[in-house]
Amino acid sequence: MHDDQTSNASRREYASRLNRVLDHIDQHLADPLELTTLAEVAHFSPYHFHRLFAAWMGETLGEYLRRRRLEIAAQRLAANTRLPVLNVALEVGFGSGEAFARAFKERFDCTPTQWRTHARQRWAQELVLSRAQHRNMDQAGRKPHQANNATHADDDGATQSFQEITMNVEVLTLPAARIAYLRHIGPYGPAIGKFWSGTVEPWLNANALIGRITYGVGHDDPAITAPDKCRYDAGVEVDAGFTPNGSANLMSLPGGRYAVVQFTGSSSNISAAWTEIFRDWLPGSGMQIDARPCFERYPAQGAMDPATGLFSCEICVPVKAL
DNA sequence: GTCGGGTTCCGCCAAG
DNA sequence: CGCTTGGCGGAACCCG
Repeated sequence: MHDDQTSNASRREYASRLNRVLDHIDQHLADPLELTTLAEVAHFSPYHFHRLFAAWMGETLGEYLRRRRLEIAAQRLAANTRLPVLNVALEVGFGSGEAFARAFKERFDCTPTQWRTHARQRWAQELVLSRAQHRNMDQAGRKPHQANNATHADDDGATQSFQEITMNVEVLTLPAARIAYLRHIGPYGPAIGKFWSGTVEPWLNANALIGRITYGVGHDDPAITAPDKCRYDAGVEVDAGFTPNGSANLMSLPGGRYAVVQFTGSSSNISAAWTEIFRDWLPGSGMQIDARPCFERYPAQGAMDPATGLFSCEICVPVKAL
């Protein structure tokens, strides 16, 4: 039906414009993001924009802004223990430390400094789980990249150093990448694979973008953000003249220094690799995360083995010196 | 798409 | 001294 076609087209158009706003918010988090200016970014009137945003996101613009600021703050508090709480508050857009402390406790049921100690306790618990997963993967015949560093005899040594498991991490300077992306909002995990095969691959085919380097950009920390609100972008490198259609958007992955890990495995155990980097490698690396997004980089000829579900990619974490 | 009223929440002052 | 909590005026937000 013609109505369905125009309806779907307008829905994709709305998605594109609202996703641009989400990108703009994350890139200007420290600025005073007002309803009227964000409405201009989306090319909607303030009234219409507010209603559309609430219907699309399941939360009002004000609620989203506050949630985003608090989640980024929680991430930075745990990642950089030495940074004063007030600095974190100002960096994510709060005008005062008092307002930040109140909003933080309302959201996380603890004070910002308590969150730091809780985060360390969470990591200690996850360390036990991660070792169990390592044993399972090794038993399944996965090629151990650093098997000599983790002997199976002292698995229950909870007081061991976080450096016990060392990863093959390289710090590289990557060029900026211009990508077109489709966005998925929902839980990380199996749904991402279906998103690629059911939505992204047909879109790549339709736009003659097969055989290029692709990216998976996870904008949220699933340990902090509610699963149904986690954003994931499936992106592909495009030329300067490419103009996206439908719900696709353009985004520039910033260049600069990244911690890069070669990963081979399935979608079910790639999340363990991510937490391994943040928990085991990053604290002792002399580096810290900065505001750029984390992503997975898939080679142009990369293909997932349909039988085993195994694939290869590079896990890239933006870092800067402490 | 505009307007207004009730409410929430921010930012400043003060204290623990 | 840095962080957190409580009180309070006013601005921004939400929604009919």
